[in-house]
Amino acid sequence: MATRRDELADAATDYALEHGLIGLSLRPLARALGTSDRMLLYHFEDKDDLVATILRTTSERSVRSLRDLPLSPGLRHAVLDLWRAVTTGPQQRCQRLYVEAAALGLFGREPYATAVKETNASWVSAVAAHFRRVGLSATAARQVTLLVDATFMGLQLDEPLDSVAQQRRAVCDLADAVEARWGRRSQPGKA
Amino acid sequence: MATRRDELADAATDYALEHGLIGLSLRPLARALGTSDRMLLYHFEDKDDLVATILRTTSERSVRSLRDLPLSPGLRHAVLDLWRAVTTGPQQRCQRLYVEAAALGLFGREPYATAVKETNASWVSAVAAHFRRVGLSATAARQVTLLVDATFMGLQLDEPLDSVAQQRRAVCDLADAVEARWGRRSQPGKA
DNA sequence: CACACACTGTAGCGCTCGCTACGCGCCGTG
DNA sequence: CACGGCGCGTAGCGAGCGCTACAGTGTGTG
Repeated sequence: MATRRDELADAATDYALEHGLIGLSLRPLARALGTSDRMLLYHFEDKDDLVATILRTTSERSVRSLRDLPLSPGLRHAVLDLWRAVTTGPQQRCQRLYVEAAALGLFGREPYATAVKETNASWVSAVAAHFRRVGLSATAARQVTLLVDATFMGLQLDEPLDSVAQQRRAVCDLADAVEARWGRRSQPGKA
Repeated sequence: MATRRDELADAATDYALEHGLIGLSLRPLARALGTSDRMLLYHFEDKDDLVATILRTTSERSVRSLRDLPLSPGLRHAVLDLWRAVTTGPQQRCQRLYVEAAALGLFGREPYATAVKETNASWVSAVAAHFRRVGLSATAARQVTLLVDATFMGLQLDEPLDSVAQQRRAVCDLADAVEARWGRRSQPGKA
C-alpha cells in the first residue's frame, strides 16, 4: 500500500515538474496539494529531504519509461528513438527538471549536487542498456551514452531557442555520426 | 571613461561567476563589492536589471574570448580548440553561468528567459563565425554550431559527474564525427 | 474507560528578501 | 553665497521563507 508520504511525494513531483525546482517553496506547494506546509514537514524531514525525494521520483519515472521502450532497429534508430522518448510526453518535463537540478548542482548546492549525482548514475546506466540492446559492447555503449546524452541535454537546455526542425536536424546528424562511428559490426575504435 | 555603474556591473559579474546566479541576493553581493544594496538599486533599476546586465557582461566576455581564438588547422581542430577554449580559464565560469541562466529560463522565469535568448544569439553567431573561419559554408557552420554547442553545453552540465578523460573522449568522438560529416571540401549534405 | 500514539490545524518565530523613505554631504553653476 | 542635483548611508517596510511549539482529534489497545 502507498503511505501518505508516498502519495505526497508523487503529487509534489507532479507539481515540481510543472513549476520547476528553483522557486519551490513549501506553502504554495502544500496549498496545491491540498495540505499544509506543516504536514509536508511532518512527513518529510525537511525541505531538502522533500526535494531529494522529488528528484528520486522523477529519476525512477525516467528510467522506467526508458526501460519500456521497444527495441530499436539498429543503432541509428536507437538514437532517434531515444530523442523521441525524451522529448515527448511527460518524459520531457522530467528532463527539464533534471537540467534544472544539474544547474543548481553545478555550484555545489545541496541537496541538488548529491541527488543529481545519484540520479544521473542510474539514468546513464539505463541509457547504456538501451544502446547495448542494439548490439553495442559495454564500452561502446558507455561512450555513445556519454556523447548522446550530453548532446540531448544541451539541445533541451536551449529548447526555447532553437526551432524544432533545427533540433531534429542536429539529432539526425548525431545519429548518422554515431552510426558511422560505432554502428554495424562494432569496430574497436582507435585512439 | 567607466561610469560607476559599469564598475559595479563588472565587479558584480565577477561575483556571480564565482557564486552563481540562483541564490544571488543584493546584500551579500553589495557587501562583497564594498557597497550597499541601496547603492546597487540606485545604479540599477532593480534586481532584474542588474541580473540582465551581468548576463550581458558575461556574454560579451565570452564572445570576445572566442573572437580572439587563433585560427584552427581544419575543422576537427576547430572543434577541439573550441572545447579547450570553453573549458579553460575564466571562460569555463561564463559557460557555467550561462547554463544556470538557461536552466532558469527553461521555466520561463524572467529576466532569465529573455536575457538568455539574447546572449545565446550572439554566442551562436560567434561560434558559427569560428567554424566559418576554417572554410565551412554559412549553413554548414550553423549546423555544426548547433550540434557542437549543444554537446558542449551538455558535457559541462554534467561536469562534476564525468571524469575529464571521459569528456575528452566524447569531444574527440564528436570532432571526428564532425570532420567526417562536414570536413574537407565541404560536401553539400544529404537529407 | 484510560491511555498512547499517529496525525493535523493554528499561530508564530527568526530570518532574509527586494525595495524605499528620508536625510546628509559634496560640488558645479547662477 | 544660495541652491539644486548627484551620490550615498541609515533604517525600516511588508512579504515570504523554512521551520517549530502547542493544542488538539481521531483511533486502536490495555
